[in-house]
Amino acid sequence: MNYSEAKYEMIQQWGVLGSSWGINKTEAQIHGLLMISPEPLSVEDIMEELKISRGNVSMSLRSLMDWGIVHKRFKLNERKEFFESEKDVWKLATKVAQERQKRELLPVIEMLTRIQNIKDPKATKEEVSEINTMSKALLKFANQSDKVLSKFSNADSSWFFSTLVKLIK
Amino acid sequence: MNYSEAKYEMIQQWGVLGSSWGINKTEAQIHGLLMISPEPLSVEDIMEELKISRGNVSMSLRSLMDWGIVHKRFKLNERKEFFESEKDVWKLATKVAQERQKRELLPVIEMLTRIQNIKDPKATKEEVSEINTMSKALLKFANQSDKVLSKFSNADSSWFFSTLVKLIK
DNA sequence: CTAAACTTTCAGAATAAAGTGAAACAAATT
DNA sequence: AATTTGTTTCACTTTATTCTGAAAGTTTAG
Repeated sequence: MNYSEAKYEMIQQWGVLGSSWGINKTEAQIHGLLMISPEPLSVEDIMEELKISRGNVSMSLRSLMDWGIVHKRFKLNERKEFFESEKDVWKLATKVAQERQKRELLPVIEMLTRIQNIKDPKATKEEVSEINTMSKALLKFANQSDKVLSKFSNADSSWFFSTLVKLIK
Repeated sequence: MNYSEAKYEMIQQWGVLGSSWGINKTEAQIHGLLMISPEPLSVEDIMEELKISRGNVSMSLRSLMDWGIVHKRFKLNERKEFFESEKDVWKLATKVAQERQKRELLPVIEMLTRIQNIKDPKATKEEVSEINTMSKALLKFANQSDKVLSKFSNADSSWFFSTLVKLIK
């Protein structure tokens, strides 16, 4: 396998992975491209490499910057803006985890908290009992997950990996 | 907040969560509905409750059964089929983790393995070096994640929570 | 200040995903 | 074996998401 085949594979698969993670395909591909690029790339570079429009590249870069995994960079004596990906895999993972925690876990915890301990004479005993039992169990699980994620996000990789080694033995 | 408001909230929020996890909204809502239902429900029950078509309910139930989190159930002296959700939150979480590991992590590991150690005289030294460094780092991380997930999937909840307590202290 | 070079935005077009409903299929009952 | 009851499929419609490209906005240099 030569370099351009490998590059193509990487970008494509990253796109597929992104899709199943709710990140759109093009965004994920741009991220994949930046990740393996030795130099920061300009909007033009990305347009050309992935054959997508200026508007799309611009929007996607903005979104990747919102995720905190792509950064603007200026080169000396160049007006143009360049973009580079976070390359530390640990930092990438924690950034993504942090964002997902914020966007997905917190709203669920908020909802589950709101519906704790329903009492309603109009509903059957079974219905009330079931929703209370489930929402309590789910909330407990969500809170545990939240704590683990917070710990994960703030930890450094060496701590985490040494813990993992113990955990998975 | 009364019972039907809570039920509505739960189903809606579960739908939103599903979407951002790549599970379609309706599927997630059906799962949410089954999760808080004290009795297994029939296709008709679900159609009526969520105002969706027979075809859609049927397809969605099939997919949820593929995930392993919804099961068919027969009631005595009833020809009709009923469906119920797995209600053990721990089992739910491990099933989902298992499926995602299989659908998402394994293909990425496969790809990263294939592109290890690219050599190509036509590409620049920097390009080759960068893709090799990144793919190696990503593969290491993916393999670690795979191990953790396997451990997680096969563990029982009591082991996991006692480990967590230590981990997050 | 004006022009040139570059960047961003956004309305509408294109594409993809989800949902419908009627027809085909299957099973059980008489 | 015919009818009734229930289930599944799939071509088509609807809805949602993504992408384009031209216009507006910025910045820098002369």
